[in-house]
Amino acid sequence: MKIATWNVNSLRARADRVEGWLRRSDCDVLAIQETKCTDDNFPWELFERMGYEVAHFGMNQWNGVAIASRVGLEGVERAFMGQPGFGKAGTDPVQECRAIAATCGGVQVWSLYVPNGRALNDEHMPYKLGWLDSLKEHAQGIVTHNPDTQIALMGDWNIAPRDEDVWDIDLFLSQGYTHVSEPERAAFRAIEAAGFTDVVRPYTPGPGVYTYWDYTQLRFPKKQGMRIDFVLASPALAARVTGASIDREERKGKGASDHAPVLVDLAE
DNA sequence: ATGGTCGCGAGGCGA
Repeated sequence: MKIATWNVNSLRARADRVEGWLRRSDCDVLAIQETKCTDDNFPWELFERMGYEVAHFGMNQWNGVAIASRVGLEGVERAFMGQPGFGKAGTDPVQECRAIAATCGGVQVWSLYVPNGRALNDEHMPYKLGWLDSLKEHAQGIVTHNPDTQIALMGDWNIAPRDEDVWDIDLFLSQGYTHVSEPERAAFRAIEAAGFTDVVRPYTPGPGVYTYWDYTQLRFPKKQGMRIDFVLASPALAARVTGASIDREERKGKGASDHAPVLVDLAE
């Protein structure tokens, strides 16, 4: 079985790309982020045509997450327990479409689009950190209750956990950029400490290995990227992993998403 | 070529 995660940066703009990728990737389960659409204009027929069931959580042109599967799609959950919404100080929080889960082929798959903190002193930063803490609590609760549960927390985490995960750490730190700050990294480490492992890194060692390249400044041809898309596996799932890869080819050419698909191979 | 992006949705925001 093969599972993957991909921030497509608009599913409608990327429909042909996604269909072509599904055709040649031999992927059984795909977690999608940034569909940027509603259920009304979601390309349902694309997945039907390709033989995938699909569940979507999207309400407007922002965010939006989906899971496509050809090995079953059961128990769909939209948002996780305790998932905070965003609201500026003094206003009511609004739930955003950033998490969807389903059980596919015996694996509880989560498609996650972690909030972008925007800036270290922006109101979105505590939102991001609280969001990650709630996710940790929820995921930890599942594996504590049943250690045999196979869980894949996968998506765009908007965090570069280690210095080598950005193309110029000195620039990021000196400019006070997000994604590399200690609180963000601590939130990521807390999820690892809860029992979830980055199962891709052992098969895609760095430095210089990334999953995202900004559209501006010719970042991709200059190999100036960031590693911010991850598959974090519970112990029972991690034990099944036999390989992983980052499909850097998919970032090439006209009409590419700014993120590459990340794939994980599972035994049997 | 000494600059250089997309997508959404119709001006500016978000990444």
